[in-house]
Amino acid sequence: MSPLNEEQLQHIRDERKEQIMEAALKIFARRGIIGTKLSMIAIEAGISQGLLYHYFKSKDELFVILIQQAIQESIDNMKNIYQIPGSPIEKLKAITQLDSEGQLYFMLIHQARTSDGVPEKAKQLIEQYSLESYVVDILEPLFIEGQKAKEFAPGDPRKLISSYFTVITALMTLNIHEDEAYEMPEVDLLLRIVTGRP
Amino acid sequence: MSPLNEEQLQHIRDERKEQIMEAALKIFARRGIIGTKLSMIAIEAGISQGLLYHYFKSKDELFVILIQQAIQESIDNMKNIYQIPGSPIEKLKAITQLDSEGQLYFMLIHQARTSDGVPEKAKQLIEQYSLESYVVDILEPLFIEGQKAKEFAPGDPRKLISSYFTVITALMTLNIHEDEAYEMPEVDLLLRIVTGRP
Amino acid sequence: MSPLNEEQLQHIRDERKEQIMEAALKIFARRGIIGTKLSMIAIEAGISQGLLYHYFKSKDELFVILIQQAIQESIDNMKNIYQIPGSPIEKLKAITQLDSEGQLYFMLIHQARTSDGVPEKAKQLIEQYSLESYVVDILEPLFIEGQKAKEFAPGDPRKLISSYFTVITALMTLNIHEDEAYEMPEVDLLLRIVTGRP
Amino acid sequence: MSPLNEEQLQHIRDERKEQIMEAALKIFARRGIIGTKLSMIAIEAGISQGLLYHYFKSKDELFVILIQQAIQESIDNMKNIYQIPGSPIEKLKAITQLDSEGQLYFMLIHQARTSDGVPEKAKQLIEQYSLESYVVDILEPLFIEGQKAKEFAPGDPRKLISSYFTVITALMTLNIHEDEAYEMPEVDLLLRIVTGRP
DNA sequence: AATGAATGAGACTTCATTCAT
DNA sequence: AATGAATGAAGTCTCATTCAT
Repeated sequence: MSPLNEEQLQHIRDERKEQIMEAALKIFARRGIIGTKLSMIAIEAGISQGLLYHYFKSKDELFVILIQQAIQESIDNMKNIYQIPGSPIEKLKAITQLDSEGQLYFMLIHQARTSDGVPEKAKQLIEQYSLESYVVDILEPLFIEGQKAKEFAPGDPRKLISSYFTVITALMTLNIHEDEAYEMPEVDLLLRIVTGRP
Repeated sequence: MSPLNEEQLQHIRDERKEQIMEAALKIFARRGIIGTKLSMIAIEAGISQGLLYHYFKSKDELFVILIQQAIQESIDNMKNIYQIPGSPIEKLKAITQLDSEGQLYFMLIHQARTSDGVPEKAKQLIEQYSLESYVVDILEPLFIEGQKAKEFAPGDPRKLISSYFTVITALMTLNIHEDEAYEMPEVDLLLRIVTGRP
Repeated sequence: MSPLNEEQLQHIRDERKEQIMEAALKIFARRGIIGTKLSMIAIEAGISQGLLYHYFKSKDELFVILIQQAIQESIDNMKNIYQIPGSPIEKLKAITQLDSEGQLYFMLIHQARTSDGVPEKAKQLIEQYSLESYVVDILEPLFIEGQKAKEFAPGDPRKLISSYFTVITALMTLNIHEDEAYEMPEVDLLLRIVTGRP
Repeated sequence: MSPLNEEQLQHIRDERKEQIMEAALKIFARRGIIGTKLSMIAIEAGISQGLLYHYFKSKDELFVILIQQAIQESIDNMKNIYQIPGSPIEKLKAITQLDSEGQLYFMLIHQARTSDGVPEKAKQLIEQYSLESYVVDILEPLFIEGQKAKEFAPGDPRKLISSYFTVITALMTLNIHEDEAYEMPEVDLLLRIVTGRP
């Protein structure tokens, strides 16, 4: 019956919060904010609906926090590209193949961008984070390097980057539903957009 | 005895029905069936909510009818490819650029495939219509011809078709939201997937 | 193209009105005021819904008018008993077997008495017309005569009358639904209540 | 960890459910399924409309469950007749006088038999339970015994039973409305139908 | 007079959120 | 902290009534 000390309590709290956010991410990413019922999140997290409100003020707040995390993750992920060994093509190939958490984050952002009922706050956050301001800026040096090495096709590198990532984003959006009707193209096929070679 | 003759009435009914379906298509395509409230359709169509029920039995029925139309439209569109003049590349280019109604139909089908709350009937219809059974079958001769003429890259033509159309479909999904954050790739860039050349 | 004269018009109006009331009686009697949709009456009468409102201000008004007619009809019917030839038992037997219109009226009054959504006006009319004030008063002489002739069992004649007609009314209520689950008793069985003999 | 233990919760749930069913029975029996608004049940039960849906999936489900209960109760009640002490007449007298809950159940079944908007499931249940298959079968031995003892009038016992119970059922239907316009006959008067004696 | 399209209030139902324990 | 019962606002659907022709 010894009461837990402050530190232990905080630990439990953090764990619960993490547990809820993980569950919420999974479901929000697939179903969007409107299609997601709090009861689904509660079940997925293995807790009661009521408890959600001890940790998050509302469905909207929970969604916004996840968006923040998703954006941060995505930026970090993108920045890591220069740590990956190999040629520009190999670097690009690596970043094209996201891990499963990364895909969920990507999907969540897509949902927030394209669905209704998205909290204003989330929209603002996403507007700040855009291909233009992050991805393109970060990857421009890589593409210029690739073009110099004749690995990449010539042309405006910024436009090439945004075109390529638009395709990647779009495919992730489809992929998230694991719909067998769509044949996911292999990476090499996609890279043709950038390299201009089979 | 009748104040409006049958012909006039039929005209009003057809017009109203068309008007409702057009409004519904716009909104369903963007927001999905759950995200679409009947009040939205009513406002977009410029009528009262109640009137919707003179023309359609339910929200679900309206959705299903639109899906049927969308599928029919898409198949017809695809079949027309052989009427288009020019080389295989030019034919493919033409079909890649859908008109705006075509895009809405495409998007609607995507919504039905990936969202919740979709009527069982709609799911069945969509299952019958899939890339595999329609698009791939229809386009295979074109791709084989393109490969013979060395216009298209070598490899399994069926796989190439489905990969290419997965990309196209995915891009439409994004494009429908007219989100400026995404740079829509130009057709020539996308064709590189098929041709393997810049 | 000669316009109809006033008299002819009035004739058409009366006929239409009669037609509507007949249809309404049929349906109100079986389904009650709540269970009856105006569209049902319109279809049964073979006219449009809108036309109902040229002849009756509202569903409620139509119902009230029918109730008035039903009450009048019932009273008239009851008063006729003394015109029927034969002994008291034979007179009673005759009145127990209503014609089909009479049954509908009876049922309508029952509906009005026992259902909800009945217009206040209809309730008032019915309260005035009750077994006590009409049926019992009218039939008392007949029953006294019957008891004197030893055809009827002894006891308070007013109580005997109301008990007997409560049973008759109740049976009509059932009978109107033509439910095969219920075996309608033959008149002779029912008369035992009054005569006390098999 | 749970603030209320399972037993307490189950108690609350059972109580609430009972409370709702009791309220619903009262109102459905008098007003039928169409005439009953959920708001009425909610008010009668002293709860919110929304809570109804924690305990029952729909208005229809609630109705069907009550019908099941009503049928079960009625059958049980009928079977108990042989436990009642006394002569056949006394047994029949006892069963003729239902308690108030029994009357509500009877009325509910009547509503289901004669009204519109009754769920298909409820109709099926009722079809299985009919005078013929239950009441008549159960009571036949009693009536034969009564006829042998010269307590009951001669004639086909099955027909006598169904006639008698048609009258009883019809009277309950009226009685449920507690309409003072109808004088409820005393049991002895009704028994004349069976005994043929005053 | 007659029609049937059109409206809007009200009913059933869902679900985010609050509350008692 | 934790639960699940409880609430109420909002969405879908029905139908009496009105309106344009």
